[in-house]
Amino acid sequence: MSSQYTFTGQFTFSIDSKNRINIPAPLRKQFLTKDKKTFVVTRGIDQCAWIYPISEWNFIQNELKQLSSLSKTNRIFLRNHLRHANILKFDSQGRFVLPQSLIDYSAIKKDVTIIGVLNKIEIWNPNLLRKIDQSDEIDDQSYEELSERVNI
Amino acid sequence: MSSQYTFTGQFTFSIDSKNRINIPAPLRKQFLTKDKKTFVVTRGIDQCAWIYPISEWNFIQNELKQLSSLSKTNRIFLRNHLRHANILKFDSQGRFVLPQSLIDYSAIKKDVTIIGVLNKIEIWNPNLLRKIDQSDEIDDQSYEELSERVNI
DNA sequence: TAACATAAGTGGTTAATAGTGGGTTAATTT
DNA sequence: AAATTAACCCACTATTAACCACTTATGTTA
Repeated sequence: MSSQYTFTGQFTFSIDSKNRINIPAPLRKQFLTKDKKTFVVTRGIDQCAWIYPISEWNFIQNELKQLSSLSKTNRIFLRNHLRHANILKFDSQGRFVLPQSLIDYSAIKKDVTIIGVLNKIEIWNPNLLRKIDQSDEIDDQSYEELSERVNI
Repeated sequence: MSSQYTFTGQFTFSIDSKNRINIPAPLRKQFLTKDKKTFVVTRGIDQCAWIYPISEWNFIQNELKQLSSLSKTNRIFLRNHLRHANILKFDSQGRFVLPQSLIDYSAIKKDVTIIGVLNKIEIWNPNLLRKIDQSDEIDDQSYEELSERVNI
């Protein structure tokens, strides 16, 4: 079964004095009632926070269970992915408080850029995202490889 | 499954003070009822905005879902493709508001040229389109290559 | 071809929603 | 018990979306 979520778009909001972040309405409205406003925030692979609706997260967890802990890479990957995962809900105004550890990890100050990336939502420090945007150009070779797998 | 849309033609309209653009009636009338006036606007590869009817976009999205976020190339590619994608509907007069980020990207001022290109619609600054028109001539060699793939 | 009818493009107003800020009370933690 | 954190509530403002209205085309019919 593939994802039921298709987040897209980019939004720039601010984090308030109580470390609350508003989930943009277009993304929030996609949340299925079965998920009961519940989601998981965790470390992204890049320097940002990732948000998965809880049903997505459960799906990912099942994938992760396939990985044997005999492999060192697997152990490290699993540890880093799971130990920073927080299960949260957003409040009646559609906000949630971002845990301090993730604020630190993502180097978030006042403003945050929130982007939809299919089955997850990413929370960025706008400056970091801009930097990545410029430095992480995809080289032609990679595009060639991609083109063999995705036809768009 | 191939596209159900075959947009053609060129139209010059204006964008109003509230950043609304009218979709030309001949294009709008092609929209299938199942798409419920819903579409996606995103960055074109050239300096313009692209519009896909939602069913067309879903097709693209399903391709993108095949890509794992464990690959760095994939992450960059997905992020940059999805974050500029806005899901919109046109209003009862057949208009939609073009997001500011896309107005900036396409350098749109007062007038816009709207052209149909098979399964998508392109929104241009008329001056840019004219400039590209002159500079981006297709050379004979490229035409030869094209001829081997498309029979028209 | 003139008159009419319909549709298309454009403009503005109003009402609803979204984003943000803060306060109060309940629950934890130290 | 004090202090911190979390849940809940209320409120203000700006933006957005829905609605209404007018003008210019387009096309049809007498």
